[in-house]
Amino acid sequence: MVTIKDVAREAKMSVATVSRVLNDSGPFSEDTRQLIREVAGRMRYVPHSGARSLITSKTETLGVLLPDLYGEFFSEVIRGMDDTAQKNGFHLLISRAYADRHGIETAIKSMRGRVDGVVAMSPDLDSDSLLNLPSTIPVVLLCSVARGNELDSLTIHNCRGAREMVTHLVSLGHKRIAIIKGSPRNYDAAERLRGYRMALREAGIVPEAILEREGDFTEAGGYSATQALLAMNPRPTAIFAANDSMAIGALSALRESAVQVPKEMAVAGFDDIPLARFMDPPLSSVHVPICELGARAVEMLLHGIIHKNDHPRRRERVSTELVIRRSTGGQPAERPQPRTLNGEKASV
Amino acid sequence: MVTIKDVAREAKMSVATVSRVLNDSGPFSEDTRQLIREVAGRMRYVPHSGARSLITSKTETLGVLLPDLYGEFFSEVIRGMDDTAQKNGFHLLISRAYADRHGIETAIKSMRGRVDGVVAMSPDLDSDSLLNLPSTIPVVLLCSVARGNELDSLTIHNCRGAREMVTHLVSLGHKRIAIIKGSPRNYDAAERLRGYRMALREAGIVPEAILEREGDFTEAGGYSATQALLAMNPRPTAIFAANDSMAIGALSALRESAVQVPKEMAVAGFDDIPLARFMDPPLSSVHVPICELGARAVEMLLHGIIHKNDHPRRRERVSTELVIRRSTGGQPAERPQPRTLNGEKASV
DNA sequence: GCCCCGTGTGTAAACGATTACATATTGAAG
DNA sequence: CTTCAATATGTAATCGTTTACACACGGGGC
Repeated sequence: MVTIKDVAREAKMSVATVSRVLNDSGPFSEDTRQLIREVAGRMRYVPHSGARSLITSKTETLGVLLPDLYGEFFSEVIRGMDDTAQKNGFHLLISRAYADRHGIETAIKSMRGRVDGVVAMSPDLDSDSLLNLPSTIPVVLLCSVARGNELDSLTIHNCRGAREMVTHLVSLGHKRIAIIKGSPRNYDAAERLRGYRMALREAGIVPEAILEREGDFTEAGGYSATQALLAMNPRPTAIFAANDSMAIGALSALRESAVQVPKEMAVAGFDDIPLARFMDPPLSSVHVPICELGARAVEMLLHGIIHKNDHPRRRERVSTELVIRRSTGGQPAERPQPRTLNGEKASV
Repeated sequence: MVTIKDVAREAKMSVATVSRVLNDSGPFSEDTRQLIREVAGRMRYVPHSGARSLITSKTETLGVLLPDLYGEFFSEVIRGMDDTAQKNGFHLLISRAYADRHGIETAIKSMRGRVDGVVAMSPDLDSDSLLNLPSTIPVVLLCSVARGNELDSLTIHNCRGAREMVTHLVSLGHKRIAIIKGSPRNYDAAERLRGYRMALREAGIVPEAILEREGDFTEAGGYSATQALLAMNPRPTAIFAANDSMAIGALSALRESAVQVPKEMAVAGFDDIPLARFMDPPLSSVHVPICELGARAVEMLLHGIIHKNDHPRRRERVSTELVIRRSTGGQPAERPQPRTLNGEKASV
């Protein structure tokens, strides 16, 4: 591999001058500039980022810790992150971490010297364990919050979104509304459940434990939870699934049992993944601007990096939006599109 | 940040000894070992990987170049990569690159000194441009091939898979079989088209241009291509979509036009994404072991790294498997399961 | 008592860049 | 002609590690 020394030797200049020209820092003559650029180009010199970051103590890389890479959700989040990262000249170092404390600590440690900051997404973790990290690098918590205000965090407006959807179901006349929950250890799932209950109570309906079925955010989980619900007597008249994958599983189970949607059973999901509107019937859902979630997390992290982690901590939330399609009946719009949320402000 | 020097000073030892103990290399006394480990632990010392990799010239990081992070496909690929990478103590540096030559070259350059090798996935690119890279680091091409044998490459058995599916459709009696193609610049898409034509010719059917509609691998693309097909007279009796997303769009369009599947129109996809069997009717598809694709790519790359890029180049393909569900009719198995691949339980 | 060897430790040179500081060269002002 | 400043370049320290080499010490074989 050709180094800066090689270029210097070839150009009969010192490494300092070469460095100055290539970084366009400090003074140099026009002749020198041309010479060095020509030589560097000819020798196909590429600076060694590792060496550079050692002396500048900037890696221009962001660490991303994910609980598990599953489904469209994560690829969208990553896309949003990569977009903003690249716009700011940063790379993404991605790592799946075991959700336990040891795993996440090990992961962050192994990133020391490789990254300037970390976005940690670990909804399953009680995120306190992140607090006594030995690191002084900025950390942004995604989809979970630290107990105090010690870390920046970005979450979805889960509770409000769920509440809006359930309120909508209530407004359509439903009284027995079931929910397919996610894991209780999952922050998003817990918040969505909270919104569901809140909406019911606001409508004067007492939440019943038997209408709250546990799923695991997969289609299969939604499928079997729905089978259980169908075995009930009386049946619920509406199912609110804590994410779209489970709602899709629910649709599949209902179809198999020849239960008509939305006539006999309304179904709603959460996330509004692109597929939702191609379901049969098109699935009502709570739209989450996933891509922007990732983008915003990176923005927050970059802010922390610029201020050397010495900035007031923020706790932000991105807003959701109700998307009503045919699976909930009511207003049978012909082919409803999710509204564009590109420029949406992530209101706190 | 505490460095090895700080530890050395605190333990009243030289940095060399500290390094030896911490890496368990070279000789040291038991007393020294305990002392240094204690001090390092107490001071929460974490080695600076950047500095280490500068001297060892190993980064233990793999670069991953992706065309665009979209859909479940990519998150699965990344998961497979991360799994194998982590098992071997490697990290993943992920970057979305513009598919043009300049973009991919810039991306690889900017990774110099950060990674030990690169997996480049750029099906849209004529991958020759990768050949005259200034880098001597190992590169594995994913879902595309280099013209010569200069680079390792890993692809899907696209042609064979498509051919099998179309042959199956033929065996069900279909004569007018349409295809919804992907972009002609996409390697996978081109190969799948080739398989489609091959199967038709083998069956004595002459491929017709009018039955080959262009899509873009999205649901929306499949949707509108299908509308065009429905306007034809006579209509085709079967649609083979070059990926599942487009097949799902097709199902959606057929439903809207009240065309019964599979009775009036058989539909098949490619990829067998998890959702496929939750469609209505469950979608026949060509199963691709996506996760393993990523895993295998990383294995190949690691092999190249171990042998310092001085190894015979390989060109591998991962096999697909036909998964027949109800959307193609024929053998209406009650609840057809995909055969178990990578231990997947098809428990619905 | 001498030599040799193994064991434990320290010194210092890398790795490939950036950059503070010193130095050389110029031109202009006095 | 001297002086000063501006400009261009070089020298060398530095970042945080690893590791080749040197060195000190002690014990065993002769």
